[in-house]
Amino acid sequence: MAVLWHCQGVTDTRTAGAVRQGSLRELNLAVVLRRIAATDRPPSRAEIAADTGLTRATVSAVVDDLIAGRLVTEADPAPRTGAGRPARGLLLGDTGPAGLGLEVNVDYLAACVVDLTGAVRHHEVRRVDLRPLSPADALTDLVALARRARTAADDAGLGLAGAALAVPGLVDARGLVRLAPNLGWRDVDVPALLAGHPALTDPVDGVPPLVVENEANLAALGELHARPGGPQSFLHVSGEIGIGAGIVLDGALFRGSRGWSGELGHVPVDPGGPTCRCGARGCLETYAGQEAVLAAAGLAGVDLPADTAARRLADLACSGDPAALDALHAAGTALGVAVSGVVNLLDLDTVVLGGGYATLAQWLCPPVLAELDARVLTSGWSPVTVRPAALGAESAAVGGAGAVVRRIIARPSGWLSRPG
Amino acid sequence: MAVLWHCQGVTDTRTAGAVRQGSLRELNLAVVLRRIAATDRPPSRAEIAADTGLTRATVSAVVDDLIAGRLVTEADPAPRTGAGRPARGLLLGDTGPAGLGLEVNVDYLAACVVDLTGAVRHHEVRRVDLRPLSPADALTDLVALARRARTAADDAGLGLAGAALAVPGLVDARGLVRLAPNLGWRDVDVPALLAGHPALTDPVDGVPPLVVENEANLAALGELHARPGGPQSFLHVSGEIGIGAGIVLDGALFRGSRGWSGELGHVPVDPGGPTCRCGARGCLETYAGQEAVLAAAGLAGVDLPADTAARRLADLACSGDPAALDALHAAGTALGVAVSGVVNLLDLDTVVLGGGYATLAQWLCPPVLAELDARVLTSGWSPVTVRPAALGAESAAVGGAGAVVRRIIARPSGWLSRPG
DNA sequence: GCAATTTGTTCAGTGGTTGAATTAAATGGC
DNA sequence: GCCATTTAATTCAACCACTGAACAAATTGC
Repeated sequence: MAVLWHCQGVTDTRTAGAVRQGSLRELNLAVVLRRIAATDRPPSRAEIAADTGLTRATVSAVVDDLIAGRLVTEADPAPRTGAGRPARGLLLGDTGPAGLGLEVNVDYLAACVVDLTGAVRHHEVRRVDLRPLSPADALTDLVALARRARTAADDAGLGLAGAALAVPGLVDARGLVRLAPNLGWRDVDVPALLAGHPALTDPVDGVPPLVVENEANLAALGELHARPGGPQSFLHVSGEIGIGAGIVLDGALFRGSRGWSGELGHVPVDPGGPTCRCGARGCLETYAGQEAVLAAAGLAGVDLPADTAARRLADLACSGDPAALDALHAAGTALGVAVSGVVNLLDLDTVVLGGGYATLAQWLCPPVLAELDARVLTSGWSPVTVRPAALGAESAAVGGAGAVVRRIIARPSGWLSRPG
Repeated sequence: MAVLWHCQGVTDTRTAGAVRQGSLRELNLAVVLRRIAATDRPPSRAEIAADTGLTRATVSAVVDDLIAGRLVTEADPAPRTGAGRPARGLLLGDTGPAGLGLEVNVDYLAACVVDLTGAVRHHEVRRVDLRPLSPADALTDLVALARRARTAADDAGLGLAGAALAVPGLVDARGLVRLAPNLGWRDVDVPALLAGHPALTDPVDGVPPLVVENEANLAALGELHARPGGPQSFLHVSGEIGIGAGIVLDGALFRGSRGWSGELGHVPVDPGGPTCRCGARGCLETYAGQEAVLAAAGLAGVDLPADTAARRLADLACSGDPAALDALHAAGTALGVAVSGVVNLLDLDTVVLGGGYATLAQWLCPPVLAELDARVLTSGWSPVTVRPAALGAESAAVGGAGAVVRRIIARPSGWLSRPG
C-alpha cells in the first residue's frame, strides 16, 4: 500500500501518435537536451547517462547530434574534481537557434531575441500610441522592429526558429484577433497582415513561424522564464487597463480549449456591484481595473499608459496620499477575493502580480494576502505566496521568445532536421 | 503564415524519462490500444496502420501481444463491406483486466467493477449512516463490499488491476484523508487501515493497488466515463452537503499540485455575505449548500442524506411550493455566479450538475445559464452548456474504476508484463 | 612509475520497426 | 463456375538505434 499513484498519472499523454523507429532517437534527443537545460552546472555525458538511465554509449551518440546542430557546446574548462579522467561539461549552445518575441500593446511595441540558454540577446521597445493607428500600420511598425531583431540575431550567429506575437486581446486558433478592446481591434487577421512581410522568420520543419497569443498568457510565460528554479504552477495577473491572467500549470501555459482562459477581469467579485463594460455587474475590473483605481484615487479621467498610471499612483501612495492608499487597499481586497476563488479551484500556491500591478505590489500584496488567508480552504496547511513579477513591460515579449526556445528544447529534432 | 502552432504545443511533455529500446514496443502498444478504444466500430489492423502511420507488420505484431494479454479480442462477425478479404475487427477485451471502484460517503458505501470496455460488470451500494462509525469500522464494512466485488470479478474471468477509493474530503499525496468534514474524519490514514485487508487487489507491475481520491474528482471522471463521445473538458459540480467540483481538461482530471483543486464551495460569491463554516464570508456554500437551500425552502434542521434531501426538495418544487422554488432560484443564481468565474478563467464550454444538483437540475439550470450568459465574456461567441450528470450516486465509484482501466489503456505494458 | 578511477568511444549483438513480397479471403464480371 | 481484382494480414530480410562489455583516454595518488 506504500506509494499511491495519482489520477493525474492515469491520463498522461506520453505519446500523441505512433512511435516510429526514428522516434526513438528523436525522443532521446529531447530527453538529453532537457537534462542539459535543467541544471546550472554543466553535466557530463556520464552524469546524463546515470540520471536518465540511458547507456553512456547512447548519450554520447545523442550528444554528438546535438553538438553538430549547435544546440549544445562543450564547456572549455574542465571542472576540477577527484580522481579519474576529467568530465567534459555540456552547455546549451548560444550560437544555435533563438526565439523572436514581439508585442503590440496600447502604448508600445516591443521585440526581443532570446537564445537557447534563455539569455535575452536583443531587446527593443518603441513607445508609440497605437490607438490612432490602423492595425496594418501598427503591424508595419512592428515589422521594422522585427527586422532589426533579425539582423541582431544574424550578427550574433543565431538562427531564428520561430516568433511569438503578444496581443492584448482574445486570439483564436488561426491567429485572428477577435477582440482587443483597448487597442480598438476587432477581427484583425494578423497572420494575413504579416503575410506580406517575409522578413520575420522562415518556417522550421513545417512549423509555421509565428504564433499570435494573448499578452497575459505570454507574460505569464515570461515570469516562468525569468525564474528558472521557481514554481512551475502559478497564476500571473496582468493588471493593465483590463485585467488578464495567465495560468501556468506544471511549467506549461494553460490556454483553455480555445485559448481564452484567464479572463480574470470578469470574474464576479460582488454580483450586485457596479455595471462593467462587459454588461455584467460586479466584475473584478470594476474594482481593480486601472480606470476604477485611478478614479478612486482622485485621478478620474486621466488617460495614461498602464505603467505610467501605475507609476503615478505609486508616487502618490509613497507620499502617503490617503485617497490613493484607500484606492489601492480596495483594489487589493477585490483582487484578493477573485484570486481566492481561483486558488480554491486550482490549488495553486503562488500568485504573481504583473503588468501595472507589479509597480503597486507593495500596497496590493497585504490586502490580497489577507483575503487569501481568510478564504482559501487549504491556506492553513500551506500558505499562498503573493509576489511581484520578475519582469516588467518586456515580460510578454520575453515570454513569447522563451516559448519558442522551450519548444526547441522539447523537440530538438525539428531544428536538427531543418533544411539549412 | 498558414496554420499557427499553439503555445500549448510549445510545452508538450511527450516523454517523461529516457526512451530505452523496449520503450518502442511499450509505446506502440499504447498507441494501438488507444486507437482500438477510441471508436465504436471495431477497427481492423489495416485501418489502425493507416490511422497511426505504423506499418501493417508492426500493427499485427503489436495486436498479437494485446490479444495474448486478453486486452483485445477479435470480433467474430466480419463486418460485411466491399471487395477484398474481409477485415477482422478488433475490440477491447472483456475478460482481461478490470478496475475496482469504491466509495465511502456520509450515508452509503459503494463498490463496482468496470471492465476494459467500460461496462459496469458489478455494482453494489449499501446504505448505512457512517457518521457514528469509526473510520476503521467504516473501512471494514467497505472491505466486505470489495471482497464481494472481487469475487464477482473472478467469476467473470476478470483480473482486478487496481482500485480507487472515493472519499468526500481532502486527500493528500500519500492517501491520508486530511479532512472529511461531513464524515467527521481528520487525518485518517486510509492505506494503513486497509493494509490489514489484502483482499482488495494485488499490485500490478509495481503500481500500488489503491488510490484514494476526492469524491468530487472521481465523480467528474465518472461523467467522462459515462459519455464516451462527450466533451473532454468540463466542470463537474457535486452538490452534496458541501459543494465540490471536479475539473476535467482534455480528458484528464486536473487535480492541482496537491490534489486539492475544485473547492468550489468556498469560492466567494458575495464578499459581504453570511459567514461560512470555513470562517470566510459569502462562500458559495452559504448560498447553495444543502443546508442553506433546505433552510431557505423552509426545511431547516432536517438532517437528510444528500439525495433524499434533493428528492424531497424536487417534490416540493414539482408541487409548485413557492419557498422551494425561490430557494432553488437563489441557489442556482449563486451557483451561476461562482461557475461564471470558473468559466471565464478556464475557458470551458460545459458545466455538469452532479450529486444532489442532478436531481434539481430542472430548476437550477435556468438561473445558472442566465448568470453564465450575462457574465461569461465569450458567451456571445460560443454559449456554455449546462446539463445534469449522466450518473447518479454511483458516479464516483464508476469514475474511480474507470480511471483504473483508463490507466491500463494508457500504459498496457504494465498489465502485459505482470507476473501472472 | 604504476595502480586506481572515472570518462568517453568502439563494436558486436539484439529488439523492434520497415518495406516488399506473399498468402488469404472475399467480390464481381463473364 | 472460373478468374481477375481487391483488400487484409503475415512473412522475412534489412536496417536503425539502443545495449553491454571491452577498451582507450586522462587524471589522481601512492
